Amino acid sequence: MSNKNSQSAALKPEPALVKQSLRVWLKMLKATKHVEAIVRENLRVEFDTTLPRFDVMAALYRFEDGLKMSELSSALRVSNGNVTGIIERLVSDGAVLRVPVAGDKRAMLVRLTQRGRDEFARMAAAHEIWINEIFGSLPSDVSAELLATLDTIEHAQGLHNGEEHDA
Amino acid sequence: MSNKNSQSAALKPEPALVKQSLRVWLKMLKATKHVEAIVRENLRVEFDTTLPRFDVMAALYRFEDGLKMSELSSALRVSNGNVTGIIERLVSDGAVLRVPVAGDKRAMLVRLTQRGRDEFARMAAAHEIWINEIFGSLPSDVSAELLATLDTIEHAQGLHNGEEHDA
DNA sequence: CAAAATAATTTCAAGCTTGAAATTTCAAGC
DNA sequence: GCTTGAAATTTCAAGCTTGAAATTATTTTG
Repeated sequence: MSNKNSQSAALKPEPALVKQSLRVWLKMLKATKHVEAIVRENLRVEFDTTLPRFDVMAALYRFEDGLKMSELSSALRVSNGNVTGIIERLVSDGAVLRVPVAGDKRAMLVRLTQRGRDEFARMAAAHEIWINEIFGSLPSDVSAELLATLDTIEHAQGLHNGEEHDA
Repeated sequence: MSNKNSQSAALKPEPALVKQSLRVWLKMLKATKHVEAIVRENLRVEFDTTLPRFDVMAALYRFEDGLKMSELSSALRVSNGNVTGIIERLVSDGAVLRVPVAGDKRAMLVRLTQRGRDEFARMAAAHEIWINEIFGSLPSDVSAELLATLDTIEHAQGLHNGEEHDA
């Protein structure tokens, strides 16, 4: 199994470093949950919506021509059935439209209605402000290093079977 | 409202910096979800359990004398009703015990059974290894800087009402 | 072309999560 | 001793999430 990192299970890493890894991970989790909670709360109070809905709308906003359900679920990295439910609610709220795909009766194209686009544009503007209130005070060299470190983490291994990556 | 940061909504921040904030946040979210997914999957495959159960057990492991439901939910920063359900399942699995609190018929003390402690000890050991496989390759100065940056983020404001902090 | 494999989606059961409402118990104040 | 308010917990409805099974449509292949 993968052994290319300087610390892998087989190499008996320093206990102190293991503890440091754990500390970093727990802090990262805590900080992320903190920000997420703020975003959720703000979305709820100011727009009466949820983070999953926001995420779906963000993806559809970006792909103006719409996405198939399967594309949507793989873009968001959530399960198929999950997307079905969220889209169902967005459709009944009039924010999303389902369009059959010409030539494939199985597939469905999903896209924002004009109302959905307008709604998302307002939410996205507010969202940028919230995020900037939290991250905006980081000096740009610090945030650059953070970005780089997160990138390393995102591409680190860890699954005990095989694991796939995206581009 | 708070205006002590170099970037707040009222100050019309540089668009480029706003975008950078957003980039950092999205990357942070993605990296965290990546690690979380690995932990979830490993917990599921190797121990047939879930992350919320693991989190509850971790808290109870640390407080050997047990915690009240309210203490548990505030330690984990999740809602009361949430903890009720998870504890219910852990009790029926024999990992957790509910003990009435002497002198207060409302409160319940919750603590791990011996079996729960043993089970958690095994899971925690594996968990440390998984985390180390991901974070262990970060040079210690990088992880120190990461820790510090995350700390800054965790204490940044962002809620549009008042917001509370812990020690 | 029929059969078998593959693909796109939905359905389903189980569990997680929240905020709000309901319950039960405790603590003061009168 | 009541009554009122606060505290600890559970219940509840709604929504999110997953992995697996089921459904329907397409494609491949014998």
